[in-house]
Amino acid sequence: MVTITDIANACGVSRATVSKALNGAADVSPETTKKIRDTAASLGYFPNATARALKMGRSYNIGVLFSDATGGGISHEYFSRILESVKAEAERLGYDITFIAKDLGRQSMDYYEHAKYRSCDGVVIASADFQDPAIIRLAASEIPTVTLDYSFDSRSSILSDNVRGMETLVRFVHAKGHRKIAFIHGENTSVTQKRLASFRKTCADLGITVPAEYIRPATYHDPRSSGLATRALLALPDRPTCILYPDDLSYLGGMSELEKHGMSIPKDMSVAGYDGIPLSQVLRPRLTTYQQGAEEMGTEAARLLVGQIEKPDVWLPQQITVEGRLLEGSTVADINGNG
Amino acid sequence: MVTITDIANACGVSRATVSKALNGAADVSPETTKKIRDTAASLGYFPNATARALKMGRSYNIGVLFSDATGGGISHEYFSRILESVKAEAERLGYDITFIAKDLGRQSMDYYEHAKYRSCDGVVIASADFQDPAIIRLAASEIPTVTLDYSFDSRSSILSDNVRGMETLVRFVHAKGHRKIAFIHGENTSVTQKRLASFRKTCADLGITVPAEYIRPATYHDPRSSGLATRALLALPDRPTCILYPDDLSYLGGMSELEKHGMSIPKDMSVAGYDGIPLSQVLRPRLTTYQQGAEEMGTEAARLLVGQIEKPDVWLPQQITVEGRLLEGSTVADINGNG
DNA sequence: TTGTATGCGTTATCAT
DNA sequence: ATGATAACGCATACAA
Repeated sequence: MVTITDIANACGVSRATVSKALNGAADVSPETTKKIRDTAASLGYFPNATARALKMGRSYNIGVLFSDATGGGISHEYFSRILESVKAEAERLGYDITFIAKDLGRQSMDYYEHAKYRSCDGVVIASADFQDPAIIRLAASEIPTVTLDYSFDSRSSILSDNVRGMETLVRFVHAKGHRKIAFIHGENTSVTQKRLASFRKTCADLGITVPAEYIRPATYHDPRSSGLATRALLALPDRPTCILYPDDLSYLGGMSELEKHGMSIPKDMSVAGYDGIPLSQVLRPRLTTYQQGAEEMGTEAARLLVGQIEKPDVWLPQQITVEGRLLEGSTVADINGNG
Repeated sequence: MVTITDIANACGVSRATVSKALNGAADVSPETTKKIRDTAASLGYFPNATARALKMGRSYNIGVLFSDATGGGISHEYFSRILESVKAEAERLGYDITFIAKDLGRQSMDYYEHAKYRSCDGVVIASADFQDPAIIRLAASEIPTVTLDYSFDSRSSILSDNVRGMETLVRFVHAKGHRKIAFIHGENTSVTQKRLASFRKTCADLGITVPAEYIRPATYHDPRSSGLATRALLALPDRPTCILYPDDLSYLGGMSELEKHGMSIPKDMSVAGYDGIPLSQVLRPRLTTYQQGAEEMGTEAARLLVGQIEKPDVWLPQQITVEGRLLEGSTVADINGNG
């Protein structure tokens, strides 16, 4: 490994001068600077991030936290898109990314300890159980954090606009003439609560009364559980005309259940998803769904975190809401004529 | 931050003793060891990975390389499953994961430089253009590497068994009575070459002659291009009875194309995919496909890399082939009766 | 059994 | 404009 000492020897100057020249200090003559930089390049010198981090107390490394336990694993489309965009933006800003986990090897450590252990300059909490004391400890620590889809007090967060997303969907379905709208929702999280509240409020605003049995619980990203919920809805004496699913993947469970009943989409039942994953748009009929702005969320998360890291004095906690957009698809029938 | 110096002061011993006690050295009395460990715990001490890495020349950090440019991005099911399992196994072994990229901030560096910059103990090359000089440089360097789905000379690699996978599929289809089998393949990579070779060989072994026009190029993970290839196959005077797709996602493009032609699967056309992503098994009819052992590949990659890092003296380059399994599905019709 | 001294590669302070 | 020196936190060879 070539170090500044090697360059110093090659140029016949001190290590201090090399360091300064490389970092563009003003108090080094242009000639020596050039000479030093040239030999650094010719020697193939690269700084050692480890040594630099130790000295400066800044690692240019940000932690990313995915708690697989909550089903928000990396391999879900929505989260992997976020990860990809966080990574891209962080790298653009000169930061590397390290995963933060519980329990590294035989060391048992919590998230905060792990982040400190790796000297992370900040952490993006991408998916987690926000009731977990370990998450709360991290978010309450001196380490800059940005959370996604959840807000801690006095901390920055990026929020997918679940309220508007659900409202948009309901209004779209309503405009197509539907008045009997069912909603299969995911497990109880703050995201679910927002969607549920928005569903209820929008329906109320539109003058729709929603029977309790039209609202059914299921599990995110689990086609099977949504399939069962669908079956229950179909068993009702007064069936809905449209079913909203917790997410696009869950819709697939509903889809096959509907097919089992010999029902065709959207002729016999209208449906809509949530997420707008690529798959939803290659299905036929193309799924009506709300596409969350995952890329933008990741980008903003990285940007916000780095801002806080680099300018802590002027930093203020921010909640950024990222809007998505409706993908109209063709799974919602227009029943205005025969309403 | 609490350091060994704090513990040393608290215990009235030297930092060296603390370091030894914490690392379980034999030459420190049980009592002092206990005392030191207790106060370390009560003070909330955690080692500083940065300082340790600088001192020991070991970072306990492994790089993971995904080159998004080649379409092998993190957000593809197959790769995100690999990433997830590499991460899990690495963490189990006490290693953290950092992404390796080209160009960090305004620094332009190649993969090798990036890995050195972060003092990675090793790198898992998960998806990349293996012709890229930067990749070749990394794989030829002194840094331990493990590649996935590609083998460099004298380096370890984990290979999905593409030869067997394709053979299994073809034999399955053949057993169902099909003799006119078309293959839509992905862009030209070593994986594609293996599948193509295996397709040709298996067909030859089974006494099937494959017309040149039954083999069509497309792009991995791109339903549109496979849709076009499907259309071309349907335009042939002598249509195949079964189409093999480059991957499950690509099948969706074929699926909608077949539907456009009013053809039903598998009555009018049999099909099979490759990958075995969860989606393929919630589709109706359930897709016949070959599931690659992504989790096992990731796990083995991490294990192999750490083995090489920790026991370089007894290390030998290894090629581990991970078998997948056939998911039978029901998209291949049995046409033995009316053959 | 414990402590002292040194260095990993870098940056920063203060002399010169 | 340049250099000597110290320090970041830790581990280790060696001295006591």
